Amino acid sequence: MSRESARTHIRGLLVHALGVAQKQNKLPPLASTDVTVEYAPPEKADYASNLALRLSRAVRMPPMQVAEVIVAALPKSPYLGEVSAAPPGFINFKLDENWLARQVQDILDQGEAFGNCDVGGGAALQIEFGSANPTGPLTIGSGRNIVLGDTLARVLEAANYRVQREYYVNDVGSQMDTFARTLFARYQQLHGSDVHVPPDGYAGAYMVELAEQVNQEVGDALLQAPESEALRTLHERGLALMLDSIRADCALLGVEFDEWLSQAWLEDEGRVHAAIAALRDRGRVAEREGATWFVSTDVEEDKDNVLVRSTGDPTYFAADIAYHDYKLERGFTSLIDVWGADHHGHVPRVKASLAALGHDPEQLTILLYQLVRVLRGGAEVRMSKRTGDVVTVREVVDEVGVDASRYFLVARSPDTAMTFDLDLAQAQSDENPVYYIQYAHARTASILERAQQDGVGPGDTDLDLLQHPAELALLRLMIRLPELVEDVALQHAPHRLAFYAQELAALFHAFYRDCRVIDPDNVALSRARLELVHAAKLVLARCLGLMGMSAPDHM
RNA sequence: GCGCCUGUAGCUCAGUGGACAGAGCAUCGGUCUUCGGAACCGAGGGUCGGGGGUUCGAAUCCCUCCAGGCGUACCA
Repeated sequence: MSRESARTHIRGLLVHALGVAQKQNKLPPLASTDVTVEYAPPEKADYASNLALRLSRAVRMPPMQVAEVIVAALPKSPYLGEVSAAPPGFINFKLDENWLARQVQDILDQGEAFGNCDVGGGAALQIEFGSANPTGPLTIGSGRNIVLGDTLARVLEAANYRVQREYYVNDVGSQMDTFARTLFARYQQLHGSDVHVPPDGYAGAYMVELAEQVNQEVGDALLQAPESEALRTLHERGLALMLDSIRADCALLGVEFDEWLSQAWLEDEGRVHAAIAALRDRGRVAEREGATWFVSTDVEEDKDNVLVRSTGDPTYFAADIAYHDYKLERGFTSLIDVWGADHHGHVPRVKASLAALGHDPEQLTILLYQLVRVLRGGAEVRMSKRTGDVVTVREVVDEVGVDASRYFLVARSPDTAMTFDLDLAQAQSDENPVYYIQYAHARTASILERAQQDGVGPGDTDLDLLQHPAELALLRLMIRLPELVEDVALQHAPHRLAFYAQELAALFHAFYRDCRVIDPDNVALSRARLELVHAAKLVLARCLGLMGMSAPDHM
C-alpha cells in the first residue's frame, strides 16, 4: 500500500504546527489556511514552505518571526533532518539522510505500486479522448490527443481514480454523409463508372482501399440498389471498417478504450430529443428562423446556438449535450474531455448546457491541446484532411516506433503548438531523449545481471551505507514520483512525466559515474548499492510505464 | 472586430506569486586500461515580446500595445 509522500507528510506537520502555535497564543487565531509545500533550491534544502510569508500580513508579524514560531511548533519527524527559517521567511526542510537511504527498502517493498498516491480517493472518473471523426485514418494530431488522454488516464489510475476511457464515435452528420458519398463514388469507379468524387469529398487514397474492401463483401449488389440504400450500406460498412482501422491505430500506440460510444445510438435511444425537451422545460429553448435554438445569450455565451436544424436534424451540439448528460447519468463524478484547440469555441456552450440541465459544470474539465506540425527532412509537411494529405499515426509509428511516438507527443505542454520532428524521433543518437532515458534503465538491468555473474549475491544489506551525494541526490528524486503523480493528476499536465524521466536518468548516470556498484573488496557497500540500483530500475520503469513506453533491459 | 492559446538562451522547450531564470540539443573545451561511451564534466550564450500597474516579492496576476496560431457555421 502506498504511504504518505514526504511532501504530504511535511504539509501535515505544518498544519499541526499552526494549530499548536495558535493554541499557545504564539500566533493569533486564523481562518483556515491552505498550506503549500514546494521544492527548495537544492543547495538550501529539500522542501520549503512559504507559509510564513503568506501569513505575515494576516498575523501582523514579520515573516521571519512567523517562520520561527512555526518551526518551534513543528513536531519531531523521522523524515526530517534540519528544519530552519530562512530569509525572507521561508521554512526549509532537509530530509534525514538515513531515513532517505532506507526509502530504498520502501520502494522495493511497494514494487510496481511505487508512485501511487490517493488524491483520487477511488472516485469514478471518465476521460473521453480520441473521438476523431471516423472518416479517415488517425492523423498525428489525433495521435497527440490519444497519447495525452491515455497518459493522463494512466496517471489518474495511479492516483486512485477509477478511470474509464471512452471514444465518442461521431457516426452521424454531414461529414459522415460526405464519407458515404465519397465511398459510393469510389465503389462505382471500381465497376468502371467514371463518376467523380464529390467536390467536398475525401480525396485520400484510403477511400479507394476502403471501397475495395466493401466490394469484396458485397460485390456489385449495390449498383442495382436504389441510391439511398446503397449509401446506407456504404455508410454502415465503411464506418465499421474505418473503426477497425482506428482501433488498430490505437493499439499501435498501446491504447485500449473501455467504451466506444456512438452518437447514432444516443439519437436512436431518444436521448437527444430528451435532452432538448429537458432544456425546453427549463425555458432555455427558442424556435426561430425555422430552427430550434439553445438560449444562452443572456448568461454564459455571446450568442445562441442551434439544436435542431430547419431540416429537422439535430446538430452535433445537441447530441453533445445529451452525451455529457449521459456521462453524468452513468455516475462519473469527474469528466475530462480532450479536445483539439480548434474546438475551443465549443467549451462555453457545453458548460452552459450542463448548467442549464442542473449539473455543476465544474465536474467537466476540458483539456485543450494545440495542433501538431510535422517536420520531415527539416521541412514542414503540409497537411489537409480533405485531400488525404496527412501524416498518420500509423506511418509515424512505423517510422519511429511506439516509444518515440508517445514520448514526443506527450513531452510538450498541451498548450504548446508542438513540432514533431520525424528525423529526431528516429535518430538513435544522443540527440534523442528517448534513448537516453531507456538507456539508463538498460544500464540498471545490466548492472544487476553483472552482479549475479560476479557473485555479489543477496545477503544482509545495510542501507545506511548509502551516503554518497550522488546516491542521495538520486534517491531524493526517486521518492518524488508519488508527488509527481499527484501533481500531474491534479494539473492535467502529463508532459511533466517526460521531464522527470529525463532528470531521473541524468541522476542515475551521474551516480553510475561517481559510485562503483560492484566492488568485490567492499561487499557490504556493493549490496546496498545494488538495492539502490534495483529501486532505481523500478522507478524508471514505472515512469516509462506511465508514459506507455517500454523499459528495455537491453538495447 | 470579438474570444482562446502562444511569445523565455542559436534551436526545441520546462518553469503551482517566492530565494541568483532552468533543461535538452547545437557550439567550444575536457574525461575513457568502461559494473554497456546511446555516458560523464566544464564553458560561453537571456532587455523572460514592448510598456505600465498590483505585491514585501512578478516569467507567473491585472491593463495596454506588438507578433504568431486557432476559433468566431442550421460542419464536427
